[in-house]
Amino acid sequence: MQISSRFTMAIHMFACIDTFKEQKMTSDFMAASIGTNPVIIRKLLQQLKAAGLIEVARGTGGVRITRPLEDITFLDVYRAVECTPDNELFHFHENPNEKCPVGRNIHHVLDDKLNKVQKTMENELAVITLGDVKKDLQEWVSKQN
Amino acid sequence: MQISSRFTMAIHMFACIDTFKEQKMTSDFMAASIGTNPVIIRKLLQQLKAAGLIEVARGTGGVRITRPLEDITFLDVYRAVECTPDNELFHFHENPNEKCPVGRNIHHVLDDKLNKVQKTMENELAVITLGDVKKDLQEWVSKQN
DNA sequence: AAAGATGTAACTGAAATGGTTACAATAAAA
DNA sequence: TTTTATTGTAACCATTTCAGTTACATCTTT
Repeated sequence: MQISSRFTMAIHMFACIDTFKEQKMTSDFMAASIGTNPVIIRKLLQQLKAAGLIEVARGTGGVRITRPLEDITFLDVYRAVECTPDNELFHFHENPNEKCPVGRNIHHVLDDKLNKVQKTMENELAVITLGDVKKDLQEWVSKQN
Repeated sequence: MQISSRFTMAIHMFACIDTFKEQKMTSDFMAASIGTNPVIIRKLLQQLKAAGLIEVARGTGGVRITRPLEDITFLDVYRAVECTPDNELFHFHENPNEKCPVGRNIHHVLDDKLNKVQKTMENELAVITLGDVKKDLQEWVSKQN
């Protein structure tokens, strides 16, 4: 299965908040930019808030990013919005037969290998920051003027 | 979302085929070891066959692995059984607003970053082989005797 | 109060997952 | 040649997740 579009939507949200920081950022505005429903945005706002990445002004509207963009990694965003059980990337089949020498040991054998793959991916997510997105986005936008 | 358990089931299947290679390996046997239904196994067999990793004897039963285990990587198995659209790990939201400077450029900005993460994960999957699984499995089994 | 937001519950349709039954097709053995 | 064991596959099913939608209570400022 694919990693859900919540992840790219969340990054898009940060890009909006930062790019249009002189104006009040609302769920309606972001929904229009992303091409989805404002309620989807509000749910994502809640997840990002729960992760401590943003603050949301209730009633009045508006979003504040709590850290410099360079200090928010893709992994931070990924963890905030992608909620896999036990943070496990791989879903292990749950009923291997304990009476079979293979079934009894397959978990031991695979666990560290799969964890290593997941760790590698997370490390890669951790070196990319929203600052990189901001920088590249500015380049693309200036190219269009 | 998680990577489906088809992946760990498929690796478990290879481990069975190799471990019990003196006997004829059937979908019933593997289903019992994995703790699932024989039809699930047969569907996986078809996927692994389509990927050229095994040959299945129709009618009589029995599976032959077409290459040395050291030459079959986790990436081979992953690609065989995990069928994401366009082989894309990340699902990008599909309707960013072209009239918005962020919506118009977010794809450009994110695509290579996400591809890099995916590539990193695939490279890691590619360095682990079924030979590694065989070796570690034998260690665990011998420890239990 | 009125206006404009967020927060959230409740629901929907679509897709994927993992499982199950049933049965035709096949190959080998009796 | 019949029987037996097996694969190949279609047709379902329940559950879960995803993304979207409506509706409305709540909150803050005007």
